[in-house]
Amino acid sequence: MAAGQKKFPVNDPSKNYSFFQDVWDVVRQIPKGRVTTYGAIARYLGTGSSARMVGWAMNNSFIIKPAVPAQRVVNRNGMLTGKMHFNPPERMQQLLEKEGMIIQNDTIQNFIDHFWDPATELS
DNA sequence: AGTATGACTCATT
DNA sequence: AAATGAGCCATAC
Repeated sequence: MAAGQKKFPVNDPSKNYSFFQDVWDVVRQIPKGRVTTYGAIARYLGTGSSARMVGWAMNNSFIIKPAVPAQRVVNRNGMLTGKMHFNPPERMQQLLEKEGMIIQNDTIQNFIDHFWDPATELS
């Protein structure tokens, strides 16, 4: 990893660290046209975290700035499980299509080709 | 303070 | 291959 670019802090049980902040920081690193999964983020932040909490962080991501590209986070099948939480729900798919994804039946086509794993990309 | 609830995932049946 | 159960842990009530 390049100098000055530090690895995102993992959860530290000894202090009250903001898990959400970690998640948002990672999500903001997702390059345009790429996507990742809840589980990948959870694993990157430490197995102590669960994918459910990543979803929770996304739910709260709408109220923070800078904005978090929550549309780039889908479940491990490339399915837009969180689209109903967007405003309006169609927005998630529209944003992804605008970034070059092809989506059918709420599922990103060729998902594996667009997958971005923070564990390997950020290391 | 205990229970319920997720934008999830994995192992087992 | 589809359904089920369990683990996950921070909020909400």
